[in-house]
Amino acid sequence: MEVAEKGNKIILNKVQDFNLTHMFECGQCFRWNKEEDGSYTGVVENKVINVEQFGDTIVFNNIGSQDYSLLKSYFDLDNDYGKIKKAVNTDSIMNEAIEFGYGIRILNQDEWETMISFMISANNRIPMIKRVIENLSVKFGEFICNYRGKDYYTFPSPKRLAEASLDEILECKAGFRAPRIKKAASRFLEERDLVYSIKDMTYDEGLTYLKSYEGIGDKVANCILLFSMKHFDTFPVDVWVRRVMQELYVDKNTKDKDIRKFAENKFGKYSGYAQQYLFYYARENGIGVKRKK
DNA sequence: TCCCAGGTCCTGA
DNA sequence: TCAGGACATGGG
Repeated sequence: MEVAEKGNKIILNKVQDFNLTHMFECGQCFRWNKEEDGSYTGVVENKVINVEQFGDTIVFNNIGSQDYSLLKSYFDLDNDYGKIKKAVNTDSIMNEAIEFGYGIRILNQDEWETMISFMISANNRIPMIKRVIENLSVKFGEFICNYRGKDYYTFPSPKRLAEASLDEILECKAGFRAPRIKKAASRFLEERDLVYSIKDMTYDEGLTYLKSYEGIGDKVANCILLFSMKHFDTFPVDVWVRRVMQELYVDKNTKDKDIRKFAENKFGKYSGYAQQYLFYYARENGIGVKRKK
């Protein structure tokens, strides 16, 4: 990979295992949106970043060279996905899933934002999750800038959400998750350092801690661990992963926890990557969905 | 109108 | 331990 800078652009050449659609549409993040020209614009920390892809050349717009370390971390650029694919490519099903979502990378997202985002994901659809997060950001985040005619805001701080009234959070269409969000914000304010140290805890310690929040159960906790706390040995089971696993790997009435254990045993320390390839493959192809005639 | 969504929580056996 | 229902919201 080669890195070049040009004004407010950072250009990467010869990038492997990198595809914008795969990365942004595989359900791990909710603040990236496709522009008419096929590029994606999103918010990372307090920066609005636009990304374009031309084959194995990636162009990051609206960002200076001083922020390359942020990109490197967020897009997991130092990780060798060739090695990961080789490790999880255990059978023909995984082979197909990896070929389908060959450009997936697990983004390194902020813990606080990921906690709230996946609390919102409970019993919700991805477009609605994105809408609620956008509403919260417009209402409680800090204005960053206008980019291509659209205003962008940071993800709300825990302080701002803790101070918000329940009605204000409800106005963002959070529904029954609103009180959970407010409570989580208040608690996070007190335990911020602890949360940011979960990446250094054992998986079990992290899981137990996260599940002690109201609104964080097994699935959401595992997503938070995987997407923001560098615990890649977990295999979150949601409706899509349940379907693809029950269709292709395990008995139809296997429980989520047992599916997770089965997969974690099968894929080991790369379970999280395997889960993302399967999730994207299942959702995009409607695996296990009953078709109407 | 009914069903369901990257679930979680509560209740009653 | 575990099945079953409630929970806001909105799209199909």
